[in-house]
Amino acid sequence: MTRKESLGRQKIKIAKIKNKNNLQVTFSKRRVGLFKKASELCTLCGAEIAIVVFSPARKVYSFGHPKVDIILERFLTRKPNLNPTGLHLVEAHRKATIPDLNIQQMDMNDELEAERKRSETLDEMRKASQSQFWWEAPIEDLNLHELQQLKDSMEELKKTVTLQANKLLIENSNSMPLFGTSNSTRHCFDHYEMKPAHIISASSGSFHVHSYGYSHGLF
Amino acid sequence: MTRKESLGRQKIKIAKIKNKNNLQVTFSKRRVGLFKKASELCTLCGAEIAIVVFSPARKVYSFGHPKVDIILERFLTRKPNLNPTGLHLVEAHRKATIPDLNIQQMDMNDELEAERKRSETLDEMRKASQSQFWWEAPIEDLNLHELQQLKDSMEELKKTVTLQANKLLIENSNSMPLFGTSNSTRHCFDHYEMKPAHIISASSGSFHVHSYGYSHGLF
DNA sequence: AGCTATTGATAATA
DNA sequence: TTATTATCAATAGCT
Repeated sequence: MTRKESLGRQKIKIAKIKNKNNLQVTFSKRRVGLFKKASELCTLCGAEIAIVVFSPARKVYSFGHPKVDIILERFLTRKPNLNPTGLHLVEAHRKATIPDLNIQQMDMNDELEAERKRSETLDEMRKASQSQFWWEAPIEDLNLHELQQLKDSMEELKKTVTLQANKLLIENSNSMPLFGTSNSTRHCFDHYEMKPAHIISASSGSFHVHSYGYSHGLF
Repeated sequence: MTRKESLGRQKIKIAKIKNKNNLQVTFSKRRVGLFKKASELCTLCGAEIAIVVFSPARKVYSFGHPKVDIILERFLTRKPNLNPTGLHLVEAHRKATIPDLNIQQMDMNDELEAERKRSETLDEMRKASQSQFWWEAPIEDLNLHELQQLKDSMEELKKTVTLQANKLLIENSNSMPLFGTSNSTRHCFDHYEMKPAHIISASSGSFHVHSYGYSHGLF
């Protein structure tokens, strides 16, 4: 044998790796390392961590303790345990509205770590593969109570939107009120559709018509 | 001097640290280490990463390249560049609905790293302190076009919710249709409020009434 | 996917 | 919180 089979690890500069194959290997190794560090931080200090990684190849990897969605929801809403279902449903629906073929999740649930991590990963991957059938929206699985909560969330938001729209319209179009907070008739929206040209043209011009005919169901 | 001032690093078991002071030190060091690893992975491989960490003391730390919100939005919507504004607005609003006093963000924007990281952090912290005035909801800053997009998002969701509610009601309550997709009258909701006891009681019982009176505004 | 020489991260301590 | 240093842990380069 020659005197050395390998020089071992060599120092590298932290800059974009150009060799494509090398990059892929490094990405895999370091992603695992990153998730392990996160896992240790959770266990050692009782921290709660969510990590989302988009690979250079656009694949998605995520780590979460106790669960990615829970951490992110708490981060986004800034409101740990009050009415968590509302946003969760909104996100779940939107999430389910779009297909995604590349997702891998690692969720950690305390002491079970290594043991559970494998099954969790498998479970998430199974769910991920199922999510390809996104047109089977999971909103189908919601019960009436959950729908009620979802509705409540939307009501609250709609209220704010309506008020703001009123304010803007009053300010921008000759102080003529177009939206009625007094639930009278429903000409309001038509007026909105007739807004000054710059507003209509600014619209992405996609879904304006399809939403009619549902104004008296839940709302 | 004695022969050794320190034994240096010692091996530890990955389990919850009991010494409270020790835990805090370890958390700080390892959080920095984790973010550094993430930063390196971004630079080396062109990955895009978001990390959210809740400390044991409930403080929030986050890392994002290029931006936490952008990564999370892409993760949650699973739809990179098509109609991103919708969800963004929904999340922005919900985010703004709740106060949060503890947030620290680290956003990385490619080559500028160390240099820019400081100013970015400062900027985020400034934004964070401003966000204490959450009652000044940022929805105030939306223009009509943005409101329109937000509305569209809600229309789409409401449509699905309504259909599902109808289906459930037909299935559960003696095949009596209570919600009309034919936009007739609005007795529907009252019927919903009168649902069988187990549905009402299952509700968290908070916001049922406040949402009336908005049924004819945007919708 | 394994191996190992090295670099890089960090536990203990002040 | 910051600094030092002896060790431990992660990983770059090869197979």
